Amino acid sequence: MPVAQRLEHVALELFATQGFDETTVDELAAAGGVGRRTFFRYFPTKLDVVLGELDEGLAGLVLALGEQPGDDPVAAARAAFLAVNRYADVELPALRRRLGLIEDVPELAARATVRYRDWESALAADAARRWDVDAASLRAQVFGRVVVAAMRAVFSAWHARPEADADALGALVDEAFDALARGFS
Amino acid sequence: MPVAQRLEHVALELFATQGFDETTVDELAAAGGVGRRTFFRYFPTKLDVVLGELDEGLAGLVLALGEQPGDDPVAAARAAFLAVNRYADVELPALRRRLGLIEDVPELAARATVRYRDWESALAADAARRWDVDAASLRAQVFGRVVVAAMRAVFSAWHARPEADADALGALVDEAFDALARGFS
DNA sequence: CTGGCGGGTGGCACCGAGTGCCGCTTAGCG
DNA sequence: CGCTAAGCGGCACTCGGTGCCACCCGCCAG
Repeated sequence: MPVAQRLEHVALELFATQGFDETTVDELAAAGGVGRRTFFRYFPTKLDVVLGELDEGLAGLVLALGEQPGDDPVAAARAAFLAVNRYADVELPALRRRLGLIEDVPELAARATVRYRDWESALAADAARRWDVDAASLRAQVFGRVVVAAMRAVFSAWHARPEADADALGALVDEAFDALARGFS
Repeated sequence: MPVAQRLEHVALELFATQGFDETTVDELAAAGGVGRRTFFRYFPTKLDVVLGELDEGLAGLVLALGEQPGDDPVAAARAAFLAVNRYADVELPALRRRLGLIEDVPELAARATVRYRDWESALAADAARRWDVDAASLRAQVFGRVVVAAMRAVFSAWHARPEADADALGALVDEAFDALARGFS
């Protein structure tokens, strides 16, 4: 088992039992059988142990967006998100733990939103392309941010339903995109 | 001039000239003529010197939302935001400086989004009331987050236009809410 | 076999944010 | 005049994060 993965696993364990703030980096490093200094070589921040793979999806999202045809950004974004968020049943418990931590450790929530900035930009750029407008235009910018916000709501809602499975996640994604497509009035 | 206000003023000055990260709390305290310990009695965090009054608007927003009639949450939110964000010309430069800092100091952006959680909740609750659905329903939750996301895009866009005035801000708000009302497809 | 080379490691010292504790001043009041 | 209470701020401490450097170990050249 590679060091990074071991550290990540051990860390989520400790966070779950002791709480995030109550667990120091020294403990994490010790539990992972590595020096404190080495810990920071694998994760720039204590926060990033939790968020680590969440944004590995960015590359995937950009790729998936690129593959979508048509001139409707909503449809493209919907398809891309559905494609990217295909989780195997085995992965769901870990996903739940992560979401739980992000949800109720404010610092983590904050850090997560910073990570999402790239997603917002990517979505805005894609929408601008399909609409044939400037990527800096308000409409494109609003679109990018709004889609990410909706996805955060989806994950939050999914996490709140204790026994929702992967299909439920897809259904929520669809529902959210329906709202974005049709508007709220 | 009260201590808090003086500290805030001096801090924005120093942040503008030296940068946020390059300015230590000791400098802020010294520049404000108080002890380091006292600084932390007025602001829980260095970050909060910048964000301070940004979320004083929450109470105002909730109030304004309450005053809006009708069963369309978009219209209500639009009116509430327009009512809350009435800035006098004198306030604009300070607003610009704040927005600039929030925009390009990631830590500040992160902290700001945490503050916005309450706004999201308030908007979701209001929408749920007008639609007569559960406040925890996906539609209401998505609405709350999406509106705040759109407003962030508006402020960002406004900040990006160097000579936009208070009226321009209102116009951007309208444009964003139009998009939310009609949908993106 | 030996001596150099390079990457991963981790100890050490340091910085800055944030906190608890406590002694000091000062204003208000009996 | 003395007592009290509140604001102030120094001091010491914790913890996250960083720069520096010595060390270990596998590798290759001589």
